Amino acid sequence: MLKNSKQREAVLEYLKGRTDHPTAEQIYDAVKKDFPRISLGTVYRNLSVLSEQHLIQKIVCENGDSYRFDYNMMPHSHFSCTKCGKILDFQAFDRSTEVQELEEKLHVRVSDEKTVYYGLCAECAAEEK
Amino acid sequence: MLKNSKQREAVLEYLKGRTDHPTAEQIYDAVKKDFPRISLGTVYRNLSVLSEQHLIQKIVCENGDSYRFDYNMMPHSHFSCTKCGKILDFQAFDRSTEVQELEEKLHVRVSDEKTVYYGLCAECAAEEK
DNA sequence: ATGATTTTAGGAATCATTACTATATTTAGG
DNA sequence: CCTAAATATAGTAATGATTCCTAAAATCAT
Repeated sequence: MLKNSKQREAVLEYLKGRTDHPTAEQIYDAVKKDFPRISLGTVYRNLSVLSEQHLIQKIVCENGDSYRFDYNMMPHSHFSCTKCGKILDFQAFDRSTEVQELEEKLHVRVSDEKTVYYGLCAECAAEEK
Repeated sequence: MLKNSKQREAVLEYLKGRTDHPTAEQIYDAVKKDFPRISLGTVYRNLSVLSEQHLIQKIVCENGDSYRFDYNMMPHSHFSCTKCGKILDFQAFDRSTEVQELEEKLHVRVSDEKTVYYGLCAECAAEEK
């Protein structure tokens, strides 16, 4: 049974106000302003709990070695800049036909899908001359 | 300038014979049979070099905390079983229209794409009764 | 062959995440 | 409103995948 916790609320509230998919460390630093004694472990545990509750999602990318967290649970995909590490949201096409084909061909049951595009964001592309 | 190395060759050859996307550790254990003194660092370095050369690719998933490596460089997607960790290849639909839309909408330049589906593989789904 | 360059083995270092534990907070039921 | 059982927390230690470092070995252009 899940009990209330101000810390968990603060983590969720912080994520709610962001679209830049912060890391656990960034969330920790931010929440510390209101909860100076909060520990990084608490942040991690709450991020896990919130993920299990499907209130947030964990994003994994190839560049950078930290998980990123996303309050946006609407189906969407991500673009990850290989230069600056920025992650952007993107509305991908419907995958249901693809899922159906995958399930039939490999006899699997699909419950989730994650697409990540890699490349240069507008700013970094401009810098490249 | 890249010099030849038996160790790098062995890593590549091992990967060539597999479709199960082994981890660096698994590759290390396998290659050790022919090169008993090879070090894990050497395996990691060569996996990086081979990735940079686009001879293999690095795969990242949410379950399990290790990278997986794939000799198959043909465009394809992956299915990752959330129970046993198995990764299967899958021929996804063409993404070029989606890429074009993404590039126009976000003003980015896309160079790579990775789709991972999550769920239960045939065996694990059967076990679930 | 030889010298410059790259690679290696082995081990130490890094760093994100998880585990542990004693204390504090939450909450259901009387 | 109490109280006791359950859950959460802070702080710190442990883990584990990956990277870094260095002296010695292998490769290769000339």
